[in-house]
Amino acid sequence: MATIHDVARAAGVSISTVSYALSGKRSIADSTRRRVADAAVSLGYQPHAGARMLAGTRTQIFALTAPLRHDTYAPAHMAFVLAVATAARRHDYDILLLTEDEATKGLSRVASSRLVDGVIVLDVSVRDERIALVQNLGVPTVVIGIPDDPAGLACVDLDFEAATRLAIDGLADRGHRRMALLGHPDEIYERGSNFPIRVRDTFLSHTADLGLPGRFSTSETDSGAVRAALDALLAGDERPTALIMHCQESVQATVLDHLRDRKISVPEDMSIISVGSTFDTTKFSPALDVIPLIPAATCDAAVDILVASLPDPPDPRVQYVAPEYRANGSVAPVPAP
Amino acid sequence: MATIHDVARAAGVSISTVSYALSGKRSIADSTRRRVADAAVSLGYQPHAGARMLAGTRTQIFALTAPLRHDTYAPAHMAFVLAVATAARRHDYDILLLTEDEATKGLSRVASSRLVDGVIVLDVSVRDERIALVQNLGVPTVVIGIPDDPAGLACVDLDFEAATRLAIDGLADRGHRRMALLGHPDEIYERGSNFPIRVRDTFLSHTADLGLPGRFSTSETDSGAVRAALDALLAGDERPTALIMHCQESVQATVLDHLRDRKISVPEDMSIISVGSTFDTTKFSPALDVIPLIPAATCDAAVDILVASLPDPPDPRVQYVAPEYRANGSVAPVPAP
DNA sequence: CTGAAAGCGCTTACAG
DNA sequence: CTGAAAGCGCTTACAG
Repeated sequence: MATIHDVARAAGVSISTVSYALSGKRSIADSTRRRVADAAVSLGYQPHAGARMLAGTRTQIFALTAPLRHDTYAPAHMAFVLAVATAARRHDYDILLLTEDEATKGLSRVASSRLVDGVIVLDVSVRDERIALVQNLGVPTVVIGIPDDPAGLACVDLDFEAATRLAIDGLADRGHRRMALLGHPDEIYERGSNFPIRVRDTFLSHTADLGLPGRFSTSETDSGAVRAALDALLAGDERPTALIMHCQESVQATVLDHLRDRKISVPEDMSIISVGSTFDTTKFSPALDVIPLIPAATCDAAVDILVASLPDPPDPRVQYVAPEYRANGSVAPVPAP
Repeated sequence: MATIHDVARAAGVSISTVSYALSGKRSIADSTRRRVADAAVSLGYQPHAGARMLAGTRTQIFALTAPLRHDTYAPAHMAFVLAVATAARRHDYDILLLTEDEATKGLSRVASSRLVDGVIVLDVSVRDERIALVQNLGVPTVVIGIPDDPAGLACVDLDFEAATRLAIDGLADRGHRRMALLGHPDEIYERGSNFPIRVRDTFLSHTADLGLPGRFSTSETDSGAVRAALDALLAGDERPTALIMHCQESVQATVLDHLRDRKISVPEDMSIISVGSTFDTTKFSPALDVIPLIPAATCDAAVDILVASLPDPPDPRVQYVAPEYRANGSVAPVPAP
């Protein structure tokens, strides 16, 4: 393997000139820069990662702590992991993956051995031991999601509150007054990520603010439970004319199956908006209006904040990513009674 | 941050003694070892990762290349990524995650900058550009899955052939003669991982060897397609009495729903075995007999092979992980005509 | 059983 | 615009 000395010799310059020519950290004569670049390419020179870490101030590695809980929805989780890795690469950073059993021990290890320049915390839960840890370690950190107490932290997340209001307002504008929200399994609200709670609470408060009745139900993910939950949500005289769904893909598919079975047409009899979804709602039949959760949007913002602050920790802040409405034809004016 | 010099001073020894005491690479007096260990703990000493990489011969990092194709089944994929990380940690290795757009460029980068000691290739496809690359780079590599041409490679995978025969033989022993296999979507067979093909081909050849008719069908994953595929598989006079499923979780759930709708009882009217599944088939109703694909088993073997060979590439070989039958009550003797 | 020292391959003040 | 040199914090022959 070629070293910086080999490149220096080939280009006829000193190793410091090679270093500066390649990093651009001081001005170099064009002809020199070219010779160095040519020599580096023809020798297939790649700087030694360990030497850089030792001599320099950066490792170009971030740790990503992404615990898989038993109720984690794998496709969304994967999408976020990938989006973080992709965003990091744009800034020349690699991702070191820390798994659950390593959630704390691993964080200490990689931070204090200076293997990583920063930490990205994924899928933060309401009370998350990783938070106190990174604060103690003093390692620059950005959190994707918002814990109960975000004090002192840099957090990034979709503005689920705004997304929920956007859905409700859009339906209200079309004359809908009776809306329902179908959410995740109970367990998710009891001790999980906090965004389902934010959607639920915003749904209840914002419908109330508008003087509208708001029905909410959780649902387990199996098809029987979904059908039962939906039946309960639609029971009684004052049947909702609009449904907001914040739940996983298979549940939303089952809802559409069940509405079809019950001869409830979308959007003629029932308008539907899918909120905070990471999957493609145009593949459903019918395609659903959606206010998506876009992993790349959130993760790009998170990585940008982290990179910008290095080598210091980022300033504490909660950055909300603005929601975006995508109409796909599943919302219509409220049907005449 | 404490360095090795701080530990040496605190323990009243030289830095080489600290290094050896901590690594155990040469014999050290018990009392010295204890003093060094105490000093290291009380100072919170963690060796500098970059310094180790530069001075030593190992980085204690493996690259994991785990591309997410659009037909990747995320839960299984996640399970494998996690199993690799967990297995690596047992040998004091961390995992650097390489995503798809980095599948080749990233591999070259981390290998030639000597960031990683080895590479683990996940979800290898039939023809995979990553294979030629790692062979060229000369970086120690182990492949999870088996490409078309495994020559020169160390590969690890569940013995899907044996698993399929095990399923067929188990059914044949109970008197079943008409068996069907429900597989993945077509696309998977056309250009994907090779194990679905191995299951399909073994199913067809082994039933033929036994002189039994074997029906095979692919299926898309949406509920309508699954029901149609199943109906086709069960059509005609000679209805199969046993079904082997090698497809994703939601498809298997739909199959059970559909059999229930058609009043076909499991196992009384129809015996079922789930093959190569990564999910929990005891959660279905009824619970299904399964020959599971256990990510930990495969990944442990892969990491063991890689670690054992370092710093050299492992010897070329294809290591098959033996299948294991788990009875859960979904197989019964063939019903009387 | 232990120590003094070379050296891994870079980055970055310090000098000119 | 460029170079000589110190130094990052380890590991590991070399010596005793």
